[in-house]
Amino acid sequence: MASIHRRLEARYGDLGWWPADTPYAVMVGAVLTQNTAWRNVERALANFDGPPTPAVVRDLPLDQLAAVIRPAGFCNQKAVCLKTLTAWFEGYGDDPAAVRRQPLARLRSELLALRGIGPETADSILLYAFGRPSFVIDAYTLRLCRRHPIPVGPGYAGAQAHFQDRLPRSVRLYNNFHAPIVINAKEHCRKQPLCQDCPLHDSCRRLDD
DNA sequence: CGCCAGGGCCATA
DNA sequence: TATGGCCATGGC
Repeated sequence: MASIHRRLEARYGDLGWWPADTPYAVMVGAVLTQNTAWRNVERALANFDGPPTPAVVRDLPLDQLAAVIRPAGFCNQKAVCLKTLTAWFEGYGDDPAAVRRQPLARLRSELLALRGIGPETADSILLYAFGRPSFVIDAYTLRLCRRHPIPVGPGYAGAQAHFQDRLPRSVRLYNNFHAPIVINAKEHCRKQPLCQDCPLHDSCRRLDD
């Protein structure tokens, strides 16, 4: 596992990364990208006037909000989710610093209680919007674990525990571990893998999904 | 045309 | 607890 991280960093550099500006925009992007190509998320985000704000999302009628985010797919579900997520954020006065003051476990359970927010979206928001050490497990990470011998436990919790039990509890490290996995998955480790020039080439078992 | 994309919810057994 | 259908759209 450490070797995989080292090789990814050697190739892709020290990425501290999420393609959005404000913490709130990160939250919105985390919802919109659920089972959706990031390109379509960008189209949806472009339909806002600048980066999305809590006030805009709160004030838009539900059907109009769904129309705005339509390019991201699942727009009806995601519109409802954005409404509830925005209400949650407004409970902290739209203030990222106020959110960060809360214990991590409390924030995570609050997010998971919201309709449409599952473990991956919650952890993405915690890590990338609020800088909390919650390791993100996504389809890319699970594929990596399958194609290389990384024997993580079952389910989301098993995989997350595997990494969190073995890594220092560092936001920077979690960030720098997950981000290159995403880049590598898009460039090489797709469902139909493009193994040419992949930095993880030699330890990969090249299993299909 | 079919498959895929940084999930999550729900019904079923 | 584990699996499958469903949600919607755009790129290839």
